[in-house]
Amino acid sequence: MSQSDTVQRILDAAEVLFAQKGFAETSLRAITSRAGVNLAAVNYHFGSKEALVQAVFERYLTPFCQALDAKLEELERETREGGEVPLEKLFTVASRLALGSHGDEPRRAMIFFRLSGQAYSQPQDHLRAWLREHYGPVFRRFLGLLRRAVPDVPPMELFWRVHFSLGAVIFTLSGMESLQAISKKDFNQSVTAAHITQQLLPFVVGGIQG
Amino acid sequence: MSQSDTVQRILDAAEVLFAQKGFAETSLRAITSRAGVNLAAVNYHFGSKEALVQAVFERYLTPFCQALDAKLEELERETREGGEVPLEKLFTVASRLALGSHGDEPRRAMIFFRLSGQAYSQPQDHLRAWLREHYGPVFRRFLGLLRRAVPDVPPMELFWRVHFSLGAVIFTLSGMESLQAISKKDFNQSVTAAHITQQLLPFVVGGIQG
DNA sequence: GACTGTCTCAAACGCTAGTTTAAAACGTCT
DNA sequence: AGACGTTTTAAACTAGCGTTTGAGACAGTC
Repeated sequence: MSQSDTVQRILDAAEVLFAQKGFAETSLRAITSRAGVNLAAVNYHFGSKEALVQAVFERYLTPFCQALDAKLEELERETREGGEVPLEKLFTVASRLALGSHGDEPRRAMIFFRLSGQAYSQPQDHLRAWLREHYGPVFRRFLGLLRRAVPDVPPMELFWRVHFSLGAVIFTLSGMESLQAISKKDFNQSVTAAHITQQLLPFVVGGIQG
Repeated sequence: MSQSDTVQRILDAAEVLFAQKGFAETSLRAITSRAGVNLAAVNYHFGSKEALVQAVFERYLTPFCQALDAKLEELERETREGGEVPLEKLFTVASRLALGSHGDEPRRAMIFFRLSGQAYSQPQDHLRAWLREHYGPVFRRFLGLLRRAVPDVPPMELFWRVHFSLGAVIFTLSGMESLQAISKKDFNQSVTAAHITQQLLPFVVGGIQG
């Protein structure tokens, strides 16, 4: 078993368990047991549990942010040559990247959104600061394009509406398992992440425009 | 010190600390210390920490649900005599009750929304089931009135959009302290709960209508 | 084949958690 | 005043946590 193997197995296990039970409620023993590695491996490879939490986010966030940033830059270039980026397109791009920029099934995206929700609702200050540091620039770039897409919405209101949208997305995808159960019972229809984002798009667009 | 006094002090302290740090991260020792009561008091009066969590929700939820249910029934009666309840009115009523049905400052409402967010993003299954049991009927009543307010939106899509709205509300009010900091820095303007709900209304209405 | 650095492992450490206990204090009623 | 049910108290208990340790296993190098 090579080093990277152990590291990856820990990250895989931690990702799932953190999303399932939260950070505080997930013990290192549960993680290492699921990963099939020794308990001490986490502290050896990551230094601490806190650092492991950060590493889980980093592994997911870095490729997503890079992909989104590149795509947004491309859109900016197109816009500079005249024309505008419609609201729908902006959100379609972002959601497609969030769901598909990792090669594997969109299940990982769901896990990550659940993680994001926990990161926001829990008081992991170090994590929140770290996230803002990484989210920050690409988020601002997104906001800039958005502003041009809906020039009639005042910046202040737009700022809030973007956060409302973020809340709708994270909250919904966070509680998807339970919502799936309700939806199946009430409407006899199962739900996929792709299906939800499809439903989300008109809601977010309508909400942003006010 | 009478019994109810100790119970109330524990509930007060738990409410604040749970909202601040989450359920798992808040120890009984922190709660009882803040409440100025003995450590064993929680297990004596509530039985367990889990039961305490439930009691905190119950104390807030029961008056709110009763008030909302009564108000919705009143609106239903009016509707039956002809006329319709506009979308804005429904959400205005709900938000006003959530913020003000407890006599004291809306700070408690914020605390409760933070609690709700944690309840949803954390895997307190017992809590989630209990919440659905209490939220359920009044939620369905609300949904019924909503359906008549926007008859052109298919029930399935309406169901999802209501959850999106719920997400926007809970997520935003959950992370208000941090959002306040950003908003203050970027727009040099402080934020109150009332101010946020005022911003929320057009977003939710626009989103529901799609 | 010993040496060296990287990694694994079982065991233990110190600590904090929720809960339990048994005695003390309190209030109330006869 | 004394007896009784209720509540408070300090202390202990068990369990689980994150972390550390030191010995061992496994490479690659000379």
